[in-house]
Amino acid sequence: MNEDCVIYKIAGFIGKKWTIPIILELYKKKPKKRYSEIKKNFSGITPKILSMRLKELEKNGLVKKEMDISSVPVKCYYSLTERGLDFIRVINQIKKWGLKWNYGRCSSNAKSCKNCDL
Amino acid sequence: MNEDCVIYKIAGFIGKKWTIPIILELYKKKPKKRYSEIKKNFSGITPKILSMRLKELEKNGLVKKEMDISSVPVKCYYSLTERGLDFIRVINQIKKWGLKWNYGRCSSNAKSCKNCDL
DNA sequence: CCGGATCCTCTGCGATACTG
DNA sequence: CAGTATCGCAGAGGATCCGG
Repeated sequence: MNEDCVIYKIAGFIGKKWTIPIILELYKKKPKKRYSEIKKNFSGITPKILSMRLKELEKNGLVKKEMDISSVPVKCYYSLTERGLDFIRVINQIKKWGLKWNYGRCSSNAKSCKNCDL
Repeated sequence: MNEDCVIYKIAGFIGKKWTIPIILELYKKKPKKRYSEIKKNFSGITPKILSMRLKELEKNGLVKKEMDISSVPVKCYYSLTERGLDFIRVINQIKKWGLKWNYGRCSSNAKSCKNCDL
């Protein structure tokens, strides 16, 4: 198996817990969100995991971090890059496949499903 | 986070090691492959993991298992279902995104990359 | 307020040996 | 041949405390 393979690498980070919810959270409504805003929109995520995922996504070029040092405390804003926005299309493809084959289900109540609410 | 969510569930099994290579292995050339055929085409996979993955894929309806009891020893054939074949399209979408944004690279030598050799 | 650092648990994966 | 059983490790993820 080739570790450098595109597909393998992408599949690797997609599968990590919270990655997709975070991407979609940054896609919805406000384009820029602060760390605490993201955090409060997820029940159960720990600061460490959120930090890790944001860092991974930043490293992979899907998320951009901007800091506002003018104020105290420093405010950190996270948003999707162009690359990250384009990834939404991929997520939609996955979703379409899932719905087509009745794999799992989309929550009937959109508000309760942060993933499917595209 | 909604555990039943389509996207989350799919992302969950995509990300598991060997899942995608196995799907693609069953896609290439011979449509039906025996357990040992799959195994020998991957260096490094253990029988336990291969069993687990095949069972997961079967449970998710992407892979179909057929047994030939007429002969001894029993021969087990694995192949993609219609649903599984349709999933190849999703994998291709992921690949396209990756190549478009130069995320990782496709192995220059196709023989060494079981993933990208679509 | 935004995280970093630590500690701990749990499971995914691998190696090896064994069985119907 | 087609798996299962057992063991062990490393890394992911969670809980909690700490610092700029």
